[in-house]
Amino acid sequence: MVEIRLTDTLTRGKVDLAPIDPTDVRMYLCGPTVYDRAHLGNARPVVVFDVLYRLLRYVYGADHVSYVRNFTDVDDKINARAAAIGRPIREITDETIGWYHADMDALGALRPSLRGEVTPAAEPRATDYIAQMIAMIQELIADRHAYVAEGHVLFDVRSFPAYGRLSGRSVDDMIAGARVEVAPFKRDSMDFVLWKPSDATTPGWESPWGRGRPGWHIECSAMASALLGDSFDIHAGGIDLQFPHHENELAQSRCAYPDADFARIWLHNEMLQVEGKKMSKSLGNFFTVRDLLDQGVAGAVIRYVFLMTHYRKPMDWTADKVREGRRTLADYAAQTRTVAPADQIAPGLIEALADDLNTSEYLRLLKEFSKTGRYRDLKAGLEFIGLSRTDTGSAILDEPDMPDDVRNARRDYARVRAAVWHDIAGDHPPDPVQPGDESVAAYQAAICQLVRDAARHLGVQERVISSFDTDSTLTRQLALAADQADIPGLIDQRRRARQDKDYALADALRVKIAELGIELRDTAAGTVWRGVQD
RNA sequence: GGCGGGUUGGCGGAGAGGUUACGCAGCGGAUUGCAAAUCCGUGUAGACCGGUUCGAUUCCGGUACCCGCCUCCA
Repeated sequence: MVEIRLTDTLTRGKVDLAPIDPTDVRMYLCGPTVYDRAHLGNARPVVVFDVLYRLLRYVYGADHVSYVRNFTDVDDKINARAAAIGRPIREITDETIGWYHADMDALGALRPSLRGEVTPAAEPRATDYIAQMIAMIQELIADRHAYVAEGHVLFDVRSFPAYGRLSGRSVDDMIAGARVEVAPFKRDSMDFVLWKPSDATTPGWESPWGRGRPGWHIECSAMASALLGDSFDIHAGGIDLQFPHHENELAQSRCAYPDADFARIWLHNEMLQVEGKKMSKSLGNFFTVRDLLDQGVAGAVIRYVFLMTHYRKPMDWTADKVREGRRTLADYAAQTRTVAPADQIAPGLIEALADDLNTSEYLRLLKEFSKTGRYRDLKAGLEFIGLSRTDTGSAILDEPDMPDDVRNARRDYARVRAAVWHDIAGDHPPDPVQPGDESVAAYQAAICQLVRDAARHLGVQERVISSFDTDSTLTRQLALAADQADIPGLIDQRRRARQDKDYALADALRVKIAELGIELRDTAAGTVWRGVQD
């Protein structure tokens, strides 16, 4: 059995993972508040802890791992959004959840599951757990860890002596440094809201304290306990959530279930920066995952860039890294295209991940496999960590929430693009089909256009090109194009010239072929050609 | 103001109290008619100042700068 070591925020050191129940290893990750597209910073924990999820599934078996990631779908930001754009809350949250799935799928993140079963239950919505939250709050009040004041229910931080331990703060220090105005009904300025009243225009649920809605922190506590039990193995999230969110979760849950641990191990990933600066709207370096995908940065490249840096170090997003990731993955794709993955994942790879998710070491090993010709190990390693590509080079970009026939058309488009245009992983032209206007016909037209462009590139006569239409098969059109340009004939001519040592002619032919957008390589197995990008 | 993270060679980025990290780029060479690819070789890096030590980039203290949380844009 592989020993997994992780850095636990609570004890501030590396600990061995010793699952409470090895037949059901349980992990919770705080998910998004659903009111807008996920930005790049939101994606880092998802990718990082997806790697841990994959490791756990490998070590304990996929059916022996439960991974829960919630959706916060009740929140004042959502309310504000709904009011601002005049749309129903449920519509906004549903739409945002769809986006989130599409974007995280594109990054190769596996869907959460309960004992290996991918189910909506593994991605709970806060609004489906209001009853559990109310029950938990009642428990806290009964045990004098919470009190009611002016329609609010507040958690009494002084009732939990360990409050502040997770984030390394003392209540007294925080009060001394506090700059916030304290609501008059709080007993202690650090007390936080478990339940707050709603007015007629705000979403609310009936409760013993009147119509109201939950505070943010109680949501995660209630959902984690309901789905993973009062004690579970791992609680993960961004370091920005360490305080107050996780501190408060921990306090509530420990007080509500005094005999349980809540999470045994707390994991936190460090923050993302962009070109050395904090990502913010005011600096103009704020962008979403979807923005990057639309710009042609493949999900696999984004994932690769994330994994270059250890999860507990601040990570800088730069154009240079994107270039490096793109090139590396392109090399790997070429090397692994025709080989089968190794039956067993190389032990060194697992050891690297088991040592506190050393993804940097993992990628170093992949590079070593690539250099030493261990392509089957390379392929298995790429697949294991979610960096493999299908032969279309873009399956990772497929949107799972579109109709099947449209998705197929889109996949065809990607396949054609990869075949006739260029062969560079992670690189694709902007989608010619506008979002919202996606249809089978639109993609067929785009495919036809692509083939025409490619044929023109190969020097095919316009008369022939104009006969291309969306009904012809791609194979026929390409054969026609290749015939017209007679690439094989030119290559053969050049081969004979080289045999005759007529290098002047050979070079002239190379130039002629290059003008058609074709690059030649003389290899041991003969001359091969491929299209090059302008 | 309080708490926490970071600072490694041109760029990216690890581990380890003493031995080459590694990758990319660069440079030199080999090979190839040329080109591409490939192969070999090549870097006295560790923000700054002190301390501990036989020895520190690695431990401790301080300084500077960057970032985060404390203020529900992660």
